[in-house]
Amino acid sequence: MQIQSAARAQKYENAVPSLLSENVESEVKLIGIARTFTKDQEIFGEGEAADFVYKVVTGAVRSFRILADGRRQIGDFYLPGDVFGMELGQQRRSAAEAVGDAVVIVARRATLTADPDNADRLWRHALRELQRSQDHVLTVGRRSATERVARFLLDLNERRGAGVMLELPMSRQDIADFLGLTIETVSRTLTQMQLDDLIEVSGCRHVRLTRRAALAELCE
Amino acid sequence: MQIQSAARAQKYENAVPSLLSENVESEVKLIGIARTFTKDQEIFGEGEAADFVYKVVTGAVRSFRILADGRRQIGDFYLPGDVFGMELGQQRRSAAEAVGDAVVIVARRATLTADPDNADRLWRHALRELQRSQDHVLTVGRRSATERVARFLLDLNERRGAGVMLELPMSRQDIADFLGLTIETVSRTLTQMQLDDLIEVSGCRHVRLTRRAALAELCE
DNA sequence: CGGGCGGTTGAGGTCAATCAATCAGAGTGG
DNA sequence: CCACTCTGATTGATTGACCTCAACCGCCCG
Repeated sequence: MQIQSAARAQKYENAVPSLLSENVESEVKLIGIARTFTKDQEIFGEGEAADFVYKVVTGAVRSFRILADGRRQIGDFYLPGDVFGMELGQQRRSAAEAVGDAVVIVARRATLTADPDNADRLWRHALRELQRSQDHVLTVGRRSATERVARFLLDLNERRGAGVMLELPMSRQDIADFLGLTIETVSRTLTQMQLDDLIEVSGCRHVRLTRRAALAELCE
Repeated sequence: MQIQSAARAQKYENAVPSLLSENVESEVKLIGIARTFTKDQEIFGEGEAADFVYKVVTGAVRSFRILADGRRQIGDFYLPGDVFGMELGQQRRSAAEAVGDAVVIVARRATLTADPDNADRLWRHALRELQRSQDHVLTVGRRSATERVARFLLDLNERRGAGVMLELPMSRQDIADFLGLTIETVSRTLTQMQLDDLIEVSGCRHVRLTRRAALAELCE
């Protein structure tokens, strides 16, 4: 890892609180170094030592695993305020990359777990990630392509706070690898949603959820 | 929940240690009441209060969620030694049922989290569940039916310790709903594996992994 | 022996994948 | 400013893996 090269960066203390502020009490306070990653830059790789924990300040991060033949599954996207990179063991079980340019706070894992107060927050955070992962299993295991895409858009919309306008930080390929689909299927599904007046797409990175309720009905 | 009705049951202290004894240090010590559930009996339902944590003594347990139209996704199976039922919030986000007859230790969640020592173990346990869930996302999102079934058999085989002989506590429907397949596909896949001399099936609940290495190659 | 449940097998259909071509937008250089 | 390229997205045609529907089997139990 190239953490050392971030020595020049300034210090942050919980610079950007999560947008989901109902959960303030379980907010992880990361004290560490801010580091900037460029688009597609590796934050950590599978199998590396898991000595650091991260928190997104700006941009987005994807965690993923790749099979020998190249198939990729994105476990989750992390948005500003999200913590990622906590592991049970000493090794990374998945890799992480910046989706676009991203600023991330880096903290020593040992420092965090030493403070029991922070340890408790990390624990709650792990359970929240578990929830998301379990939701994702249901989505990928039992939902149709349309339902998966609808769910993805609504989830992103909720997490970004915000109104009906939605900016997608990630490519179609990223979305496909997140939802267990192909890029073509994602594309087709989005155009179909446009034809059904569920969304408006402008420039492939901007989606307007014109009929959010109808979209929600698609995936119960 | 029908926990109260278990008052007659005797007390256990960590009656059955996990078979995966490399992780002894993170072993959750549950002190609680042993309760017997019969086949398909509900242990807890979605939306109920999450006041208890459980540990399997004998038998097997499935946790699952069901969509409005009946599609079911099994999140995981819990085998003797496994802890389940820990939640972030106050409500159950999934249901749990006994796969066959099962004995389970029931402990008050509040009691467990009060002891910081136990809290730490629970935390590690949550991360282990997270690992399993993330593995499952990869399996269900990106692997073929054959790869999924192979993975399921090998995983079960590892967890039960044991040699090449494997007893399946769950039905084909359970396996299908776990792997995101249909019962027919699971059945076909198993017979194909038999034809390929990868496994021997006797009586639909007993599988012999005759060529485990070849089976492992199927899913990398 | 018969009935029932769970599992297997078969035939046909469907949804998403694959293969392939085209298109749109962002840079790049002349 | 306009070709040119390159990358990512869209669209179309076809294939294929898995699902659906349906029949059958086999084991268990009365």
